[in-house]
Amino acid sequence: MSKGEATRQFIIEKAAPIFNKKGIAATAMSDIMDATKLAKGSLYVHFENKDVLAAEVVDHNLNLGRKKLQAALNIAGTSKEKLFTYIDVVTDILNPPVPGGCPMINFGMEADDTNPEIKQKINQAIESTQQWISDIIKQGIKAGEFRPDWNHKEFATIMFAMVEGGIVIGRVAGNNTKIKAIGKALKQMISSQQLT
Amino acid sequence: MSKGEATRQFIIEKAAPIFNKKGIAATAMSDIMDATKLAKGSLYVHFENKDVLAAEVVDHNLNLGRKKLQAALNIAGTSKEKLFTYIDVVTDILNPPVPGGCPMINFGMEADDTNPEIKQKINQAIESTQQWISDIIKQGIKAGEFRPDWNHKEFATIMFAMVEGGIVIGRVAGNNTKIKAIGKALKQMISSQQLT
Amino acid sequence: MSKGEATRQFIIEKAAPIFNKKGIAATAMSDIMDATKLAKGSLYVHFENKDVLAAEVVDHNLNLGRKKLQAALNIAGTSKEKLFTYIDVVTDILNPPVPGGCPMINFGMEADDTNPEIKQKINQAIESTQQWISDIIKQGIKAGEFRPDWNHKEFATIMFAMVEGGIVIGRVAGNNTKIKAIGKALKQMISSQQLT
Amino acid sequence: MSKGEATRQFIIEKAAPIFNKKGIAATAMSDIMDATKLAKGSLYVHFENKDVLAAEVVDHNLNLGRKKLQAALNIAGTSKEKLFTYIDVVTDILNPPVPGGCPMINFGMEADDTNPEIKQKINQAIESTQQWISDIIKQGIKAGEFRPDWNHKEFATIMFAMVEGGIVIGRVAGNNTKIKAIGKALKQMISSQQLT
DNA sequence: TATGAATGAGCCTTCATTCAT
DNA sequence: TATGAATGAAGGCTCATTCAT
Repeated sequence: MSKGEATRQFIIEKAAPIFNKKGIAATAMSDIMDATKLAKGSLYVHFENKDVLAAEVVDHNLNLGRKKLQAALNIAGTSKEKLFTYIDVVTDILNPPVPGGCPMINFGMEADDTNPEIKQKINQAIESTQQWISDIIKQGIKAGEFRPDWNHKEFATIMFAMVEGGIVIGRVAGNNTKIKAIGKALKQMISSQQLT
Repeated sequence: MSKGEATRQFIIEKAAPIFNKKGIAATAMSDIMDATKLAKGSLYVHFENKDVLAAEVVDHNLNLGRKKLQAALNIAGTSKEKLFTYIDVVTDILNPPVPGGCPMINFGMEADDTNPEIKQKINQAIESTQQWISDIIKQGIKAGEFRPDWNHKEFATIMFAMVEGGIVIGRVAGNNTKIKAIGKALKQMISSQQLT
Repeated sequence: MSKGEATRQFIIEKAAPIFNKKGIAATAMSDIMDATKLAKGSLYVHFENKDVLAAEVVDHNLNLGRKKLQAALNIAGTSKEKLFTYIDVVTDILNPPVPGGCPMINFGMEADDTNPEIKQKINQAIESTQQWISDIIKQGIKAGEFRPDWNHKEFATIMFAMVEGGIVIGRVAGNNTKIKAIGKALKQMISSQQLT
Repeated sequence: MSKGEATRQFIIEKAAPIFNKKGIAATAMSDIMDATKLAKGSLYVHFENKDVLAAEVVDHNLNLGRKKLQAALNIAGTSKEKLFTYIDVVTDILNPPVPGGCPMINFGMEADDTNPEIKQKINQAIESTQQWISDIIKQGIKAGEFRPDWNHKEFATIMFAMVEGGIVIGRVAGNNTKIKAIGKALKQMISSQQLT
C-alpha cells in the first residue's frame, strides 16, 4: 500500500465514527482535521470533496459491521448458532460492532430524503443482510436443522426489522433493556422452528 | 389565540416537514424563511434560537402522528381493529401520517449522539407508543378478545420494533414491499391470539 | 432610496475601481470588505455572489464613463466640438474618466475567453460607442459641418479603435505621449472633413 | 538541449495558451499540471514559482507572434507587401497567430496596474512593434516606394493602435467584421502614400 | 529530474444570530 | 410584531508552495 493509500485509509478510519455519530451534514471537515491531525489541504489531496469522503466512510462502516460479524461467526457451527451470533452481535448496542451504532439506520435515515447515492448504498446493505439471514435459514433447512416449511424470506425481513427497530429503541433510551427482550424473543422464534 | 401565537404556530407547521426530511443540522433558518415567507428577524421574534424551534417542531411532528392515528381509530371498535388500524396507518410509508416519515426514527437517530433534549422527547414518545399498544392489548384481554396469557408488554415492543424497522427498510428502498409483508405478519400474530 | 439600496450602491462604488484595476479574478471579496469596511456577510446580503457584484461593477464603470463624457459634452456646441471633446476625455489616461482606465478594454480582455455575460455587456458598450460617434458625424453632415460623402460608419470604427489601441499603448507605457499623438491625428482627420 | 531544458520548454509551450486565454491570476498551477500531465512538484523543479513561469510564458507568446509574422513575411518583397502582410496576419483574429489572441493586449491590460515586470516586457514589445513598422516604411521611402514626406513614426503608432483597438472590438464581438474594415482602411492609407 | 503527499493561508459562501427601525 | 441590514464565525474548497522519497 502506497503512502497515499495509507493516509487515505487512515483518514477514513478516523472519520468513520465521527460521521456515524454526528451524521454527514453535522460533521465538518474541520472535525476530520482535528481527528487526523492533518492539515485542511491534506484531506483534499485524498478526497475530492466531503461527499466522496462521506461515501467512503459509509462503505467503511458497512464493511466494519460485516467484518465484526464474520469474526464472531467463526465459532458458530450450526445455522441456529449463526443466527444467534448475529443477534448477539447486532443487539449489543452498549458495545456496538460499529462505533456510533448501526450505519444502516444512521446513514439510511439521514440520506433517505437528501442523498440518493448513499441511500442506494444502504439499500443494498439492508437487502444483502436480509438475504444473508434468509440463506442461513435455507442452509439450516437443507441440513435438517429447521422445519422445511419455514418461510425463510419472510422471517429474514421480520428478524432484520425487529433488530433494527430494537436498536432505535435502545439507542434513544440509552439502554439495552428492550433490545435484549427482542433478541430473546427472536431466539425463541428460531428455536421454535428447530427439528428434534 | 393572539396574532403572535398564530404566527408562531404557522412557523412550526411550515418548518415541521422540512426538519423531518432534511434533519435538524441540515435545515437552515433560511429554509424556514423561504417556507414561511417571513423575514429573518421574525423567526427570532417567536423562537429564541434554532434549537427552540427544532424542539417545538419535534413536538409538533410527534403530535401530528398521534392525531392522525386518533382520527383513524375513530372507526375502530375492537382492540384487534385498533391494532390493525395502527399497523395500517404507520406502515403506509408512501403516504406517511407525518410528512417526511416517522419522526421517532428521523429525530431519534439524529439526536441520539448529539442532542440530549430531543433524544429525551423521542424516548418518551417511543415508550408511550409501546405503552399504548400494550394497553390496547390489555383491554382486549379484559374484554375477552385475546388470550389472557398473551405477553402484551413484550408483544408491544416487538410490534413497535418491527414496524419501525420496517419503515427503515421501506424508506431506504423507496417502496412499501417489505413493510407491507411486515404488517401482514403482525396481523397474523395478533389474530393468532384471538379467542374464538 | 432605501438603506439597503444605498448600501448596495455604496458597495458597487467602492468595488468599481478595484475590479477595474485588478481584474475580476484577482479581486477578492476581502478586498471589497477592506474598501467598504463592511463585514463579510454584509456583502452577501446585497449580492448573491461575486459574479453578480462583478456584473454590477461592470455596468457601473460603463455608466461612469458615459456620465463623465456627457458632463464634458455640455459645453460642446458643434459636432466637431463634440468629437474633439470625446477625444480629449478618453485620451486623458493620466486622469482617466473611469478610475483604473477604460472598462471596455479592461473587462473585455479579461472576459473574452472566460465570461460570456460580461463579454456581452462590453460588446454592447463598444457598439453603442461607435454608434454614438457615427451619429454625431451624421448630425454634423446634416448641419453642413462635414462633407456629405464622409463614410461616418467606417470612421467611427477607426476612431474608436485608434483611441482604444492608444489607451493600451499609453497605459502599458505609463505615459500619454503616444495617445496624445493619436488624439492629435484624429483631430486632423476630423478637421479635414470640415466644410469651409 | 538537456532533458531538463526540454521539459522546461515543454511546460512553457503547454502553459502559454492557457495563460493567454484565462489571464495570469485566473490560471492555476493545477491547470498547467493538467495540460502537461506533470506532477505538481515537477513544475517547481523548472520554475521557482508561478511568477517566473508567467514571465516566461509572456516572452514565449511574444516570440511566437514574432515568428508567425516572420514566417509570413518570407514571401513579401516590397515594403508595402510587408505592411499588408502584417495587417493580414494580425487582424486574422478568428485564427490568431498566438492562441488566445494578441498577448500584448491580454497581458498588458492585466499587468498594467498589478505587475510591473510584465508591464515592462509588454511595453518593450509594443514599442519594438511600432519601431518595426516605422522602419519598414523608412525602407520603403528610401527605396522610392513611398512619399518621402510620410510621417512614418506617427503612422506606425496609428497603425498599431488601430490594429490593437480593432482586435479588442473583434474579440469582444466574437467576429472579424470590424477588424477587417480596419485592415482595409489601413491598406488604403498605405496605398495612398505610394509613389506611382 | 520527477513525484505526489503535505501544508496552511486564503477564497467564496453560508449560517445563526442581533439590532435599529 | 415585523423587518431586513449587519455581523463574524465557520463551512467547504483551492491555491501556491515545500519536501521527503
